[in-house]
Amino acid sequence: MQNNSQHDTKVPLPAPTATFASMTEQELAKHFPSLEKALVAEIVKVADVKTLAAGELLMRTGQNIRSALLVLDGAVKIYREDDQGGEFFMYYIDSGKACAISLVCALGQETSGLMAKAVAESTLISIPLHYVDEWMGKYKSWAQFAVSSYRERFDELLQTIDHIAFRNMDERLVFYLKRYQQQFKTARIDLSFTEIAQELNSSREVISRLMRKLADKGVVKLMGSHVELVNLDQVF
Amino acid sequence: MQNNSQHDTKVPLPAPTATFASMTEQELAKHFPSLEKALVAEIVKVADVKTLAAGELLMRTGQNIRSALLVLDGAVKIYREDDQGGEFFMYYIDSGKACAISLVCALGQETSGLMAKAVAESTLISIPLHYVDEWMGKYKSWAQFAVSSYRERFDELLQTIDHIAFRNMDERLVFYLKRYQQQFKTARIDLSFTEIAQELNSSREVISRLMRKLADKGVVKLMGSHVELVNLDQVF
DNA sequence: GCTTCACCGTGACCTGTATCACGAAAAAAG
DNA sequence: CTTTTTTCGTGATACAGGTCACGGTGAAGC
Repeated sequence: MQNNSQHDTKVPLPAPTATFASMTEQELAKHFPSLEKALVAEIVKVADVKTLAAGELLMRTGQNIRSALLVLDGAVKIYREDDQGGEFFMYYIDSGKACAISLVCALGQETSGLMAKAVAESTLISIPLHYVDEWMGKYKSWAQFAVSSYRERFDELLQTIDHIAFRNMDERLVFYLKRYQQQFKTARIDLSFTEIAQELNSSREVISRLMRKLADKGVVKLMGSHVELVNLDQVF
Repeated sequence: MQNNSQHDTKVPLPAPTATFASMTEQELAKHFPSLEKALVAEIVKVADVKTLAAGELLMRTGQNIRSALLVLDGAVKIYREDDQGGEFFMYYIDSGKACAISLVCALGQETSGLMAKAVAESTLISIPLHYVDEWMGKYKSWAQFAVSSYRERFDELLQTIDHIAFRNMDERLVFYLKRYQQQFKTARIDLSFTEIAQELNSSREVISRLMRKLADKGVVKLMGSHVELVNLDQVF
């Protein structure tokens, strides 16, 4: 295997191996500066901390949601899966952000149509449903946090829609690489073409050809074992 | 012109011609039964009522949002537009529902990336931004209403994504017709193929061919001046 | 009546992309 | 080192769907 330190763990069933730890108020406040002090204290009191290994699945389509999840550290990838196993990347949630679906499912106890997988080792805060609801009225900073989480996810979904509706594979690939670069703050892509193809619901061959076109234009460098991003902004 | 009583009004600039009226608490409570009495009273006090003609545009990409919008009567179509003028239908908002973006933009005063257009004569309730915020803490039924609005829109977006990502035009067309049927409670489609093609970001010719295939299977009847839906569920 | 205009139908064609079938190369496992 | 696995590159091919060109129809306006 050439690369992909993180995305290859194929977890067949709901990932069970979360470990629990504790957390301090300072730590929390650092990652979620917008939350008021009293709320932070309460979170520390009632929330669980879970640590996930890279590649671990933490939510799957149709699963019931029992708690709201905030990402303390690491990053989680949100994607869709169709009946034939085709994947479709939507967006990342990283430190200081929350899973909007879990926030909103809270009241209704509904199931989600999404998959979530840790893309790096990650620390999550799990908050029992009824607090999510209760805090909406009690803490203004919580309500604002929830609403702005929602808005951010919604916007990202909209962008995703724009791309699949209006753009071709080449543009979508560049967009995907840009997001990856932003997310992981690196110019080095350690994913196989096969994996990229999956995330874009395309095929390895297509990605291969497009990558070569990008390399010809000097946008990326194909290093065999990985891809080096040179200047993504020079196209589109 | 053959049909389309409602979708043809090409409004070149932000539609200005909203009329104002008043509303009663009973009326409001009928359309929004989940809202508590005190809240209904307050809405009546502070909200404007706007009436839109069919085809009138009420929000365009990039526009700032000044108030939250609830649909009292009629229906509003939410869609995306790309730079080349390609449209892309996302979902309808009808009586008793709210525009989630406007609810969530409230706090941040941000702009939206969406277009909204009345598809029938519609009555909207316009609520000044700061109440949206204030009521989140004050009225539990409001917070729940906002959150569930959000969730519903989110789910609809997800469905839309599924379709453009994983399905072909034929399935998407059927899905579009189904939504239309549900929305307008009619088995008669009064849209030109050109219009349908626009909403699906496709082309008239393709819709024409697919429609004939559907007619061959007995799913629809092409009546020349309109399309009759016979049994959409018999496919897919 | 004729003209115009919006819509529909259809065949020809092109393009993007998915798929198949290879073989080469590199990495991991033995 | 040898074998196995994984990845990559690439040509051939297939298909969905977008585009073009054209002609037909029915309604509205003159």
